[in-house]
Amino acid sequence: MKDNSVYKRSHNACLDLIRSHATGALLGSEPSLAQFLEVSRTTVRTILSSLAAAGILHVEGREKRVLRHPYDDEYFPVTETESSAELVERKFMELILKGDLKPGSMINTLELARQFAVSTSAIREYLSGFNRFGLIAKRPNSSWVFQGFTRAFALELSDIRELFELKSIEVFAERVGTEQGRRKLKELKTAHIDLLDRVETDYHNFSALDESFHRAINDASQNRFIREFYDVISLIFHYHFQWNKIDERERNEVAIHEHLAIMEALEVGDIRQARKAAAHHLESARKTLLRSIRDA
Amino acid sequence: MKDNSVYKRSHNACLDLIRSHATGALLGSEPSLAQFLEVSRTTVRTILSSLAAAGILHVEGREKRVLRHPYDDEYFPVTETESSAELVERKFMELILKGDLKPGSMINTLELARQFAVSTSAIREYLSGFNRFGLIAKRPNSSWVFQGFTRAFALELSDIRELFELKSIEVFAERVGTEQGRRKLKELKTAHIDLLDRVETDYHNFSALDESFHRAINDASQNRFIREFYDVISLIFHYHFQWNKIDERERNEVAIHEHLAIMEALEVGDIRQARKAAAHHLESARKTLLRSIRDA
DNA sequence: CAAGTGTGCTTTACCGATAATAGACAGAAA
DNA sequence: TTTCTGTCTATTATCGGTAAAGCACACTTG
Repeated sequence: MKDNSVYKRSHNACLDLIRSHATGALLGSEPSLAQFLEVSRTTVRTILSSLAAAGILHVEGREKRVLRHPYDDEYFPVTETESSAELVERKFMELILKGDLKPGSMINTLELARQFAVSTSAIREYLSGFNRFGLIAKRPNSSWVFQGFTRAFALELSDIRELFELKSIEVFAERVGTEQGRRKLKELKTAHIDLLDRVETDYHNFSALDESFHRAINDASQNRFIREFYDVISLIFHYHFQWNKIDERERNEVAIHEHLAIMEALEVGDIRQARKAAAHHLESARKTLLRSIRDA
Repeated sequence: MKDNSVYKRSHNACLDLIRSHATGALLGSEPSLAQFLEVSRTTVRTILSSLAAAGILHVEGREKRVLRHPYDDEYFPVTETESSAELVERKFMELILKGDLKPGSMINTLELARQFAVSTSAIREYLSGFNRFGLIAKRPNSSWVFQGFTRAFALELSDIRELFELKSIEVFAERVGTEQGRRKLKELKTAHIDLLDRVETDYHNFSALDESFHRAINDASQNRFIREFYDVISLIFHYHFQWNKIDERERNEVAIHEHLAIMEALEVGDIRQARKAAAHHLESARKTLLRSIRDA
């Protein structure tokens, strides 16, 4: 059966929304709330009923009036807002990156299902999707094999990344000629300069900025395979650096400067220099990834 | 529940094996049969029992003697040797390539399950794996959307293919320096020349040869992402050209010559020429794919 | 008449169960 | 001592069912 994590997550988001309203204010229509919360009207209506029952909203006809702000204990705990699939992803990545799973070892779906407290179907489905990350392989009618977060993996991943991103940056460079492209570049550059000012304290925010910078470049390629591949990169970096915090501040500061070098070259239309700066940055990224890998 | 298609397929393969033996001959051990048939010993033992019961083999202790050759009607029909997953793949590709599924239309898993006579789980799992082919997209908690086998798709696919294959051919060229590489090249070249001789009648055999040629090149890259991507290419071409037979003989003959041009350049170690020939061949492949797409 | 709501019907996400298949281990044969 | 077989256990592939969530359509309301 399906759990109601979608409802619980949206319920929490809706409580946040209510807190941003004054008591007595009115919420928008059901369709507008549905769009805001990114769920169906059915879910919105379920939430509205429960909020009305809790005395947080007065709901009658089109009127959805805020009666009071919610208490903290009226939020659902975060653990309940996670869908089965999300839980599996999180736990599985932890398993890999904490090194509990040794390269070459078999993955037992039944065992994982027990360990994660989900059904084997959930595990099975996750693994078949995770397959594209190149870290596991399947033998028919038998189990999955974890191939290891190895040096070889990091090299192969980096090779493709460089191939794709150097191609993408060419297209991105052309885009800078357009009004939209120039605006995007300016926006990214400003964000970088801002972060650089507060780098001493906010260096951990770089992760999100890094993602949007590279995502912008890769998206310019207009190629679904390149964009999809960046999902792989993104997931690997996201989880990997949650478990490897060494030198985080220095690494991030260096990366910000490298990003800025790329953007400055793009700004003045020096494509040769942009290529060079991008290649240099990707080379650093490769080294960073390799350095954090245990096996030799 | 699981069907016994593995058993049936292996049973058929085993009948073939028996036909290649004289009456009175002995089959190998269970482990050796298991390895040959690529299944577990459990399945081998099931097959042996049934063949003994049918009077085809005499099985006693280590002796597995052929009593008679099987009749044609002792083979399981091919439809029963297909696993649920394979059936779904085949039917789904037909659906796409026959054009029954319009670009932008939603894919109803329940409806497909009924249509293909499998469970929704089978469909669900197939679609989530098929996702990597870039032809469908999913909106959370809602249905998959078919994005269409469009001109854009063909272009994006071809772009990546060229990027990867031109990179791979560099590595392949180095490999030709080794004994193993030279042998592989020679083997492929001979197969091409052979097929060229009988091209008038056997042109449809090119498909398999094409696959092994490109697979050999891509495998040389030693990069799991490149190799995996060739699965996408392979599937697309495999099914696509099953439904588009126009000009097949001419296309294939031209392609054989293009392959030979690449191999001849590699043989004499002219990497520049090999690159050029490969680029030219990939360009033809791109044009062929584009020409066969309906929409403008 | 455009947008919102009420309602009922679809469809998805996920679970638990079961037959097929794989795998492990002890003892037998070569 | 190596390889094979007999037997038992573990694991996978797949199904069918159920609550949650999405969706469509008629009916209101401004």
